[in-house]
Amino acid sequence: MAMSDTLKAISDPVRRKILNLLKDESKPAGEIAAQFALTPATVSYHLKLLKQANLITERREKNFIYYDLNASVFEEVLSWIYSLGIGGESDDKK
Amino acid sequence: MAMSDTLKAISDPVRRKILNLLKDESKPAGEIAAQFALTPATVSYHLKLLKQANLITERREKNFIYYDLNASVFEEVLSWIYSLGIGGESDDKK
DNA sequence: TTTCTATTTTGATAATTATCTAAGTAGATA
DNA sequence: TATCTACTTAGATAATTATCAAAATAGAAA
Repeated sequence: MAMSDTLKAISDPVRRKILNLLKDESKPAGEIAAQFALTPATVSYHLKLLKQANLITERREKNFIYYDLNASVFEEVLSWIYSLGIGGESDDKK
Repeated sequence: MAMSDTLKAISDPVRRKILNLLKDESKPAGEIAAQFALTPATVSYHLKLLKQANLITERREKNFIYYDLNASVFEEVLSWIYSLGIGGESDDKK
């Protein structure tokens, strides 16, 4: 079920952008929400899904809630993709 | 838009299973459909989405329609995942 | 301890996606 | 050319997901 959660989480562009935002440093929810033309409530909903998929963790500081990227759950996805035989190996005739 | 299509396509377990089925050899639609407790129409719908995402190609032979895996489109997804910094690099303290 | 700030949760609605049945199509076979 | 086989497409419905506005919460600040 883990991989299904991961893939469902990253199938949405808003959630992918959130992950991109957290790539270099953690950010509070408000700062994340400010990057979208969506209400804080909606962004919070996306954060919840990402949290459930274990792609981010949260940490409270003052009354901000900081989110951190946890990219380690991608390992399973990578394994699956590689199991299908990737790398353009059938394309080396050029 | 390409990556969005790819990720949306593989976010569904039925479609991932189809890709798994095509991993080693191409198969006709009927044989694929037989692997699911779904109507041929529904499986055809999933095949259409995979085709649109360029994850499979089709080829007619007699009156069978064979589907082939095209895993090369995963390259973009892999790049994105790696750009987030993968490999459990923050986990090497064990 | 009241109020303010940052954010989440709830409840409702809209939008999208998956599924089915029935009808259509392309090509092989009789 | 009529029919059969292997599918797809269309149309309808159910299920899921994304969104918002309004209310709730947790902790900081006054």
